[in-house]
Amino acid sequence: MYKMEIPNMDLAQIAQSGQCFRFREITPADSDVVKPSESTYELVAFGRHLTITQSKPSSCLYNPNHPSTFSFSINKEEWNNIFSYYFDINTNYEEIGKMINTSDDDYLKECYKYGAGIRILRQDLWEMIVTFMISQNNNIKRITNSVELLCKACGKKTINSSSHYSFPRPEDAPLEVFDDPSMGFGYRAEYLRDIFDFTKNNPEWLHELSGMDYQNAMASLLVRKGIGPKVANCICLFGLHHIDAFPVDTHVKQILNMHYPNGIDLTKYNGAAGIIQQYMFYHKIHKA
DNA sequence: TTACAGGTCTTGT
DNA sequence: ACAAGACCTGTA
Repeated sequence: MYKMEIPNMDLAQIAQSGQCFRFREITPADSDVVKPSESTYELVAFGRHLTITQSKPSSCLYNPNHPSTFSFSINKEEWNNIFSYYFDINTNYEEIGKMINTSDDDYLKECYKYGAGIRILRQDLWEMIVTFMISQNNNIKRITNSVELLCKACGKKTINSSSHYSFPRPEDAPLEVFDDPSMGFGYRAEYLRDIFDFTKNNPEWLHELSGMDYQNAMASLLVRKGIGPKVANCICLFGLHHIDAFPVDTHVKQILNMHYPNGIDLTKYNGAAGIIQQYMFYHKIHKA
């Protein structure tokens, strides 16, 4: 167990910001011991199952000036070596908040105030490629279900829990799994079969991608069948941490039409476009 | 019942 | 180059 205070971090906001599909709240079986000031989340990453307890209500009214305390089901070494990276601890989100709050964009200020606990996780590239291919023209519940089925069917047991499965590597998934309608992939199954097959036969591709800049990574992703501009931008943002990437989906399209009828100038946010997109997206999805 | 889900591909102009 | 239509399927 490792405990620490982290600014600009809220588990509920991260879990519901749409960047991850295996990060969810868990409610203890004994509901009598649930404290209203705590919330517990679980996730699987880097082959490990992790639970995290945040010592405050997972409220919408997150105040970055009062950081929460987090208890991780890992030791200090695992935090330092693995999960501090995953939670993007070296990015200064307070600085981005200052940039927003000193701008003249009142709408964006409102979004930041509402979702200041969002961080862009540094998730696994391959997992992002597959999950965001599944996400196209789909709903969260069904996406989550398909991802979990895929992990159970083809993933390996996590190194610290026999009841949780890591995300399957390209070589872990027999191509027949994409013929199984019960996986819920729908028409995306053939895209998934292609990308698993291609990546298994071109194992250097993922490593090459991770060495590319944003433009080249986009180009290398867009030639794969089933990856269009939106999914490619999500992969760049969430899988490669190119924070210049600005995925435009139906919601962001509506935001841009509503609040930026003359277009949005992303250059003034100085390499933080993707983070700003997350604040806007979360605000639109969850603000009543 | 019809429309919608964090889109993309194909086809027709 | 650009605009429709089609596309699996669970949910409301």
